[in-house]
Amino acid sequence: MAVESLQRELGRAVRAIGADPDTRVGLERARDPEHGDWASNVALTLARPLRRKPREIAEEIVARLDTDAAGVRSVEVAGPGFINFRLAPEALIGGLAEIVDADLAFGRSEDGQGEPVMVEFVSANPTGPLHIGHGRQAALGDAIAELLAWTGWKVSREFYYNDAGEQINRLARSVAARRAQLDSPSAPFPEDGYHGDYVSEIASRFPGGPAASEELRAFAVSELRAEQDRDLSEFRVRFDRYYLESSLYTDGRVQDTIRRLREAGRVYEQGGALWLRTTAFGDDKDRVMVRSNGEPTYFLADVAYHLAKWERGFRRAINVQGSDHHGTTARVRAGLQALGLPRGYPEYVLHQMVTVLRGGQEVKFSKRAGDYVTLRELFTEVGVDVARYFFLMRRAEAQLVFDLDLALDQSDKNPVYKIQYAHARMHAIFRRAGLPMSDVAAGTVALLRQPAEVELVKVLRRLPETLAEAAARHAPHLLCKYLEEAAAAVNAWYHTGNRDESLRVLGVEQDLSRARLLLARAAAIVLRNGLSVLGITAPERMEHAETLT
RNA sequence: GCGCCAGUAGCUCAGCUGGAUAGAGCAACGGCCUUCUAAGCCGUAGGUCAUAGGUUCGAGUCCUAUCUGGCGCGCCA
Repeated sequence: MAVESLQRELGRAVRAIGADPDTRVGLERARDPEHGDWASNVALTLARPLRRKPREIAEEIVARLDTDAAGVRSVEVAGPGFINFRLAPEALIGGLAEIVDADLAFGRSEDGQGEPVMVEFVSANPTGPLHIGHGRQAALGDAIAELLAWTGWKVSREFYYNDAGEQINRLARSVAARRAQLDSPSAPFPEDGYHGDYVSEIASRFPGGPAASEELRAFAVSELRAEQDRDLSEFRVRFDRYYLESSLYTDGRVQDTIRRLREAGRVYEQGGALWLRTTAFGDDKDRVMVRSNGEPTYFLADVAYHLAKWERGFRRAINVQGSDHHGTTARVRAGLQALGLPRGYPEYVLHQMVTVLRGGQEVKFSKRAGDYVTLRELFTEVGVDVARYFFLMRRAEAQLVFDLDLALDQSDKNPVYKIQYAHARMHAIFRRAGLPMSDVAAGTVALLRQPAEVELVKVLRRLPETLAEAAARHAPHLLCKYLEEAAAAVNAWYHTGNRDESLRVLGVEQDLSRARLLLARAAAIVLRNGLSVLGITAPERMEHAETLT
């Protein structure tokens, strides 16, 4: 690739002027086209160690560059001492064949080298329908997992079921109370019970009698798990494994974790409880592992669970959780460090809350769940593609405002449709031409000289680096931004044909038409691959409301 | 009180390890339809980057303090 040879050549010139051989030679895409294609600030960073003026250093580096070797058309020193490079047009256009040859694999890389990584997400308690916060987490976790898969990691998606705690007892009491009310309506309902209509629904579906409390509890949990599974499945999120908290107790992992922490000498007794000295690893207070009544804490199970991840061979584990859990991250990591695991294990992606807006007003309630909006209600109204995209288009750490009015808009104002339309337009060209896309695998790309064409090629080639950065930073929103930019470039190119027929793909001289078809195919590949990473469909033809009715 | 996240255009938000005049979408304003689908396109306007200091050749980005919003600080999960 031209950029890598440019980087090497630049490094050679930097050493040639007597700079430290370890100097980091920055080379990045110029933000402003005025500054060429690539720019280096190396002369500025060398100014201090060399005690010389940046521009002088830049001039000297440029004088020693062999630009022919790097496919560079021109070099200039600009501003305070930047070195700007313009690539030869052939070097830019040459990337088109790469996209089409790779096709479904375009954008994939091998950074992960097939190493295993676990992404744990959703992990909702089986006590009610999934809400929009879970939706954000489902979309985020799935996209992060897919980004890692695209960058060469062997990814496992896991859901941790907190099926062992007090909240399950609460659920059981709530359903039992509703069941009793079927026989005598004045029967009491627990103060801390779950109030949503779904509790009554489960109670009325329960086939057993009023006294069967164990069966009722199991029934309620399995009903809610089944409902969550249906929601997630329709939201197009699948897991490789569901890990039950209860299994940590039955298979001895919890007891084993206590034993090992004791052996590590990080444990002490106080007030009849067993404590772990997490403050030794940066926590702000020590934590109870076993209560004075002999019951282990949730925290202990959490440590046991993450130890199990490590011992199952996952040297990387990423937990996607709501930011309301941020208090637990320090103590879980501390517990794991006490057992000899590395400091940053696991990695956390903590996302902020979601609010739903309709007509500028916040929507808070749901018919079934009572006090929150469910994921199902949301994706039923706006569609899975739109819901997933809206959950992903903001950084996880920022609060998310889900604008229903924009989500329901089916024009290009809605970023999801904008990208999908751009993709469908490329297919429309091929339909009009009567050609399958796969028939166009080569062309005289040197004929692509129009500004909109060159610009589009430049954008399309950035997919691999965008995926790599989004994966490294656990940040799917970077891919959303990129796809919107790519769609804008596709639309801009496509519409140049509106004003000037000589710029169209079809109806122009054959070699030129062929080259433009190749560009259209490359555009479709980039948009489709990018959307697939986000779990969003790339339709070849868009149907819209007016024509459906 | 302590901790985590955030504060950038009227609104919703980008801004990569500090780098060249701060970007996008929506809303606003002005143009463009016998189209490879105008469900659109082109253009214009709009910002003391919460505030005050500091580090630096250079700060939206790093440090300190303050203000505002969200979340968390249990022998709950």
